[in-house]
Amino acid sequence: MGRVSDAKERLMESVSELIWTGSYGSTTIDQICDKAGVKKGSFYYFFDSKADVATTALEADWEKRRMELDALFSATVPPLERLRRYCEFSYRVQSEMKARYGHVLGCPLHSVGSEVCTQEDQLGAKILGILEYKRKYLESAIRDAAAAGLIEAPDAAAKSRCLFAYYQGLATQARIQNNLEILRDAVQGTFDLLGVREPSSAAA
Amino acid sequence: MGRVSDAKERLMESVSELIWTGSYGSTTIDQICDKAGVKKGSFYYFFDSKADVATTALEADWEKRRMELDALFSATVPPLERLRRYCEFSYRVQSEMKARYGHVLGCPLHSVGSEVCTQEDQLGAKILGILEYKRKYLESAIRDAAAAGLIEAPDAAAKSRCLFAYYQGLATQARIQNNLEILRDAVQGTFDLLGVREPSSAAA
DNA sequence: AAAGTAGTTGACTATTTAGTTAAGTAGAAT
DNA sequence: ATTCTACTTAACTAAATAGTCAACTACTTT
Repeated sequence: MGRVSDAKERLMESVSELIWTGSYGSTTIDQICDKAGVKKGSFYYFFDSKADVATTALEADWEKRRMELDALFSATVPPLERLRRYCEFSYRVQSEMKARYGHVLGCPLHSVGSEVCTQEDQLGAKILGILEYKRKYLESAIRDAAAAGLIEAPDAAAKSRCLFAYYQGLATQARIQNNLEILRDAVQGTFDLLGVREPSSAAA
Repeated sequence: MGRVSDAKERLMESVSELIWTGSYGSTTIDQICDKAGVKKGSFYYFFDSKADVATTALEADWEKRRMELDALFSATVPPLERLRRYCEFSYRVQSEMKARYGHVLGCPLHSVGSEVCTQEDQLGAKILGILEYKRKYLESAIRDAAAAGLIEAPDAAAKSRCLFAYYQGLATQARIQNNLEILRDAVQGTFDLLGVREPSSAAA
């Protein structure tokens, strides 16, 4: 079996961080290697290209985050409460990033997706798939909320696309403006967008 | 006065197109020069760097588009009608891009803004400024709509930020998915988000 | 027509970057 | 213990890229 190593994981962590704090295009393989403390020969032992390592890393990050989202969007939680918790969770994550890197970083799926979608087909497709998974959480929360009579939403899929666009816009704006406060509007915006009857109280 | 030239303008057009169809990071000075039919020496005669030409080009593009937006958001047009026209205008622009380049391109301010905001301070600041101008159109339309009793919006600025995030998200998603149909939801989404009373009829 | 100015050119340097390779090393399996 | 395999390394090539410069050209002004 030969010797074992966590170099592959270190490379994936490095590329995630570099892409998130900077951009895909400005991240070089040399940078990735340096940050991971790995020589370039080893990089090419594990990966074919920058697109390859980025794709693999995004997929791995998603698998890690998936559990958290499953918990946040648990069917045992009242549907509107799920959305509220998701907004608060996102705020917390972004706060941490701002504290650690001095900058609000938004969602890497959106920034990288928008950056590479006209050029890196495989990476773009991977991102598209993950984003679609994330939208599903919203869709089922919305459907449950409608079933509970909390909102009017005959087309939950359409509403979820709308809400998803709003979230994406918020995250990107927070990144561009480097301003956490923008994310403070998320809960209110969600409820407005869904036409929740009693806008002040949280959920039912 | 020496000889005159439109090389500077050609360079600005080239960088705009390359950044929009691809990305800021993947665009090189050599590419910009080739597309403009200008030698690199001339490039550096007019500009200091890629960031410089990009900043100048975005500013120029904005000045061109400004007039169109002024007309769309004319105070003589009923406020909700302004928003509807803006959505339809955006759809038309994106259709053209898709026809010309084979890809929905979204809004360069958002994609480039998100890409460079952690690295290129000056370019980031310029983008931020232009985005803020664009938001103002929404804010005043919302304020006018509220004054006319068409919607409930005690805080027009907050509502405009919300709507702006939604638009930005739509544009970015349309780009990532290369799907024009996403933009078809814009009018309905706008009216839902603003809580327009009669959702079917256009405006008043 | 002379002179000055705005813009052009190609050839150049230096650096960064992606990607390769052959030889070596550490740990696991037998 | 040795053999096999997974991984590492340094040194390398080739290409791409940013940026410079001195000589040149075309236009305008006087």
